[in-house]
Amino acid sequence: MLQLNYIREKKDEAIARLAIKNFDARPVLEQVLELDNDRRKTQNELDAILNEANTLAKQVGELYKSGKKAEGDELKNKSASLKENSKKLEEKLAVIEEQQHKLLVTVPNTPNMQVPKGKTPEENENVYQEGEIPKLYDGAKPHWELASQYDLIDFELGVKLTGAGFPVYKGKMARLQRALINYFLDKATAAGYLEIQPPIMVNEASGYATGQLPDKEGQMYHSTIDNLYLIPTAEVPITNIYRDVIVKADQLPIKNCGYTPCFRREAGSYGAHVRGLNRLHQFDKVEIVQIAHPDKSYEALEEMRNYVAGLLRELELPFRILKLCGGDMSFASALTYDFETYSAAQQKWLEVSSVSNFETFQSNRLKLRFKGADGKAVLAHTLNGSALALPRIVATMLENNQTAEGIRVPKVLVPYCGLEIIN
RNA sequence: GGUGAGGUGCCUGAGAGGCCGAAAGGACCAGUUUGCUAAACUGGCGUACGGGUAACUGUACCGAGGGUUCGAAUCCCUCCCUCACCGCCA
Repeated sequence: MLQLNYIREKKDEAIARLAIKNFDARPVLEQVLELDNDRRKTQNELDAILNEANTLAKQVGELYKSGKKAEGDELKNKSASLKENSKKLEEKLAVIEEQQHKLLVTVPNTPNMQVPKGKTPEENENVYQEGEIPKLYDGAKPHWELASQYDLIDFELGVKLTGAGFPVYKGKMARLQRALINYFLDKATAAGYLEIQPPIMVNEASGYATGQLPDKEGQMYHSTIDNLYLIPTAEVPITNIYRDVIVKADQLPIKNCGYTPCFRREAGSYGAHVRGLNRLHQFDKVEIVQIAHPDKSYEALEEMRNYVAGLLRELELPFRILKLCGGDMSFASALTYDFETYSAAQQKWLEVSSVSNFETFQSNRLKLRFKGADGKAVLAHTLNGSALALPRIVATMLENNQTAEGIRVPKVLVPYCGLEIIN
């Protein structure tokens, strides 16, 4: 959610930035400001009346105390009409605030000015590419065929147990998954991220603070009996650690990481293009989160970008980094880098990570602040990124590393799983 | 699931209709002093939204929402949550 002060002080800048996301902000923001004038006027009136009522109540008390009952009673009558008025104004104020809030939550985050214009994923800016796209031998297969050939992943069994999108990993594959998780966590810890094992169900307040609720309600699994939600990403519980928190400035940047399973209903996205591991209802992911000083958040973003690039390099996967264009960015992001690995067998790029700076968009809802130099509470910047999500890493790895003899395990993972080849 | 207790500022914790934005202690910040892996003393120290160039000032907030009252942290109602014990249990 954008800050009111920002809209008030820099309306034109906000409009210009939002135009990059192809969002015509002028009408909404002007309406917000109009309501804001109304809100201030109403609050002024209300405050004046309440002030009078408070003064009156004090006088009544003193009169009673000194035995002047008649005079006290007289003042009492006066306060009745004040009360009526204040009630009306309170209601009016509540309505205005609600309208304003409703408008504000429809406005996406203002993208950073360096975000490229554009509407479709094709207009994302390819900012970096690394690694060699492997030439596969004749008869190379997509990962879902490899998975059944070596009995690694059983999609049908998952259907039996739960439903489509809940694969069962078996034997060496289960071990490889475990290895990846440990490898990612070890790397993150070494890079200064504090490992967190959060709950994988969250309450409504948490869902609201990171923006999954109320809009994206249908994308989360919901345990209605307890009113808890299965998390779509560790970002939700980990970021919510800092909900309603004022941290000390010298604690910044705060760096947390966590492994969790992630659950996404992905309603309405069934189809041929989501075969195999490409899109699942349950998957594993290690997430990195940073809470940064506003002056340092873009440095932090670059650091995270380099960090993720390092992981892919060590895993020997060809990858590219895209700076998302305005039209392809998420609602909450100010700048996003997507990482894609190239799957030689599917002959396409697969998104494996998304690293974003949210600036104050999340912290405004979270009320996540730090004490500035002047002792005032200032909203911190939040950032997060996948480091990494497993399924598409596994898919690319299986496909790119396949040989006639089996699937080669990247060197860095050998100590983690004790396997050099899967066959 | 049963029974009981309780939710107050960064933390501990008092307050039981007006003198309460809230005692006291701790933590924290600034200063003084003695000195040195620290102590003592003095002062400061909540958040949000308004008004004012500013000093300053108004209003709201003691889990949330209603109500009673001239006046509510304090009384009443509803909801949420936490803790303890018992039951069940990885």
